[in-house]
Amino acid sequence: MDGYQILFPPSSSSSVAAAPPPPIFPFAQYIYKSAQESHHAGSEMMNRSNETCSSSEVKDELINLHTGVSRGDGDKAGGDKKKGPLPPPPSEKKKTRKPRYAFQTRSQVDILDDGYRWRKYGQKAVKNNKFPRSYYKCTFQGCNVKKQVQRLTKDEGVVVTTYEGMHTHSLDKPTDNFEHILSQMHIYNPF
DNA sequence: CGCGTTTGACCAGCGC
DNA sequence: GCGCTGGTCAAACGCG
Repeated sequence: MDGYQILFPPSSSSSVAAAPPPPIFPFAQYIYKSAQESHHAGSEMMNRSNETCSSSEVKDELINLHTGVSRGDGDKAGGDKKKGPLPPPPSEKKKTRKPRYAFQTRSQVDILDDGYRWRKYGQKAVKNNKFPRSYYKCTFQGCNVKKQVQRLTKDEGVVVTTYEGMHTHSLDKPTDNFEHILSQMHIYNPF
């Protein structure tokens, strides 16, 4: 469960605002900014999620996100081969997983243009979801950021995006449309 | 020709 | 111990 973090609007605005996350993806700063400046919008979105997605559904998604991080070394950076005879596990590796941030947006397209270049490396059908989950990696050399994109079964207009890791480079493209995306963004609240 | 997507197989963790 | 499930790899393929 550790190593996974969920961005959530500060329902108790005082405490959360003190610890902004690293800008692993361009929205992070905007999320916190908007959440702090108008956290009523956050609760509004939460209410909407309750209505449109029947909160239990969202909870389910969150649970999946939590338990889904099961691979000890999902971080192996392409070191081992899938057919290799189980390489000796580096003693250092335990549960040091990168922080992950999940949020959902309302969008007709799965891939929201966040200014980075992504290469799709997998797609899986996940349980309790008729839409497949897509896996992307940042194509920038040395940047090991991944993201997962999944559409909700209940509301196919909602796309859940999960970022993992931090970008080691600046944006690839201008990001003028952030505000527009943000207007449709709903940050996950696990509680 | 280079880059990105698709797709099937493989691997490892977890629950029963 | 076994089966299920999620996550990743890599070859094949498509497109600009």
